Amino acid sequence: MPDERQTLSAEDAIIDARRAKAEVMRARGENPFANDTVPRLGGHTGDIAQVRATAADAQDAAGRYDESRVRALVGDEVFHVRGRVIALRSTGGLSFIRLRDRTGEIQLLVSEAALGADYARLAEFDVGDVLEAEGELTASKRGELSITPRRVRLLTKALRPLPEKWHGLTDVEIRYRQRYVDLIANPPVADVFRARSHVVRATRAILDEQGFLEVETPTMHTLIGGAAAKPFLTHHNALDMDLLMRIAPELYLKRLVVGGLERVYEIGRCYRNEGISTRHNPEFTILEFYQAYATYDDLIAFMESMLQGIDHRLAQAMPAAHATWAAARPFSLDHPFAQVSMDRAVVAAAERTAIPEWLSAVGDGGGDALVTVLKGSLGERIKEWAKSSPRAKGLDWSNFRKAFGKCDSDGERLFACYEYLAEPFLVDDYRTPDGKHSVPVFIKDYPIEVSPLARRNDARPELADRFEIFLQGRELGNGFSELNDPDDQAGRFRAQVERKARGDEEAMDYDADYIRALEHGMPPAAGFGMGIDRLVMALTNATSIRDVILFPLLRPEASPGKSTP
RNA sequence: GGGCCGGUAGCUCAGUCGGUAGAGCUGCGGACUUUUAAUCCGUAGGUCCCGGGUUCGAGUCCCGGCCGGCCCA
Repeated sequence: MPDERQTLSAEDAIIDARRAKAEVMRARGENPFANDTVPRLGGHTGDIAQVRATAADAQDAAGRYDESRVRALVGDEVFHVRGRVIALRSTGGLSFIRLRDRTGEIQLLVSEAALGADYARLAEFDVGDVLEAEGELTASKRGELSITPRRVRLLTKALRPLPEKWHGLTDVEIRYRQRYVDLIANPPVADVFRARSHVVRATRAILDEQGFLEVETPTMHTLIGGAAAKPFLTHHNALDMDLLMRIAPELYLKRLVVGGLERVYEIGRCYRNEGISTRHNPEFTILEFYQAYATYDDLIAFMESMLQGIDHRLAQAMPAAHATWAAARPFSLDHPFAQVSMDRAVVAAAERTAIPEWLSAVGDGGGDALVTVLKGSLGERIKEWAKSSPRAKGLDWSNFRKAFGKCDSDGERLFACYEYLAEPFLVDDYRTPDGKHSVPVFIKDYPIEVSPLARRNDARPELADRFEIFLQGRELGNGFSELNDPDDQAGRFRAQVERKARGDEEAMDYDADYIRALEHGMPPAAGFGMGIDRLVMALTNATSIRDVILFPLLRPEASPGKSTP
């Protein structure tokens, strides 16, 4: 039967043609999906970067190589490399193949003279194929370091074509759904994920050096706690039991502090059943660590040095890529980080709005006095207040009013003031001395009502010994001295349960076992949690969390792939 | 959840007022022993996201849906 398909799409035609090439190879007794890749001419197998390093001294100031210098340096040494074809050009009896492995790229300068009859096999190679090649090093006339293979062999036939060479792949949907193509077509993408690995490695190294123990705690929970978020629900069949995917590891890690492990950390996945945005993926990676006998002030100092340390280690691991990222950063990690209490941040923000009544209120009584003024007249005065200054005009008054109105306590009201009056302007208000970069800001001393797991301040019981760190205006992490009074904690859980009963889907459950653990005595401790994804975003200038997650959650596509054998 | 924008060849994109579906790259055939987005000659390739409507006629206008992006919540 002839092929009944009336029309063949361009893609199908390409796939068919490449399959046919694989069949030709099979007919010759060769395997188009081979894995017996070994040197046959006495060459030594190496990464492309190793091969390049061998000839590094034959390079001139402009980075060009000269054939005689290459020869003088490496002689007749034979090299064996493997990699993917990313460019393929022929000028007739001479062909140029650009090969890439995980360490770099090198050109194969393939001549009919060196390969003889096998030269015709080049017609079976396509961009995207994986090859092995074995031969001596040389330089092309244009000064490019090259291998002149006496043997070149296809290892893996790529049936599908790669995106075109000029523009590459830019369609973000294909980039996220087919990350394997994105990684091949867009080398900077691979750098971001290398950076992510280095960031995690540096984080581990810094904590390990301080005597922290890495642990793994359950990701399937029976109660929700440790953060304010909606959980995912799942089910265990054998136990016929609903389970919740964790929103935070916090309460398990603190149980370990009770158990005497004293310094523990976990880097792991958490799940929050919330909207998807450029800053939110339903699953994300969190770092949490807990240190006995430390206070939140100790952790503020530690986090400053830790973030600088992570960035320095990233710079050492990937100097070129890091230089590019660092040059484009709107923030600086190399200047002292700012520290300000939430109350002072609200006062400073109120002063900058230049609203006369706010000025006189915060002048006398700080943030509390501002809250009192707002309780009296926020609703009626917005129109007038908004005219006071450009900054006042730029405030999100309607949402501020809504959030403020929902608050049950002055502590929550102060927090609302912070969120709407101060937080949007952190990037403007806290900058390096030359004004060119924002600096990270620690906001300290949160109202107790919004901090259900943090220790109450000894001098001011309405406050918690808690901080959050903001990098370029975005929340990066959250830390506090831990609440270790079991009775206080039980009361805070009860308040959470009440909120849940009133419809707060993000409130925590009462965790009786955690209270029992605290009743055994948790040493004074402080802990910190940070989103790894957001840190990697900041360090690599990514604008979307999807750019630092290899396979971000997307709706399923209608029909993946169309090719059939 | 709301607003705005987008979906046309494998990829990157044009497509005017509603009137035969276009380009470049890629692919395929050919030439070429120093290319770098090679060049030159020839050539193929389409569910215009899906469904409905208006119309003599829809990639284009209208309605609904799907998928994605950005902003807001």
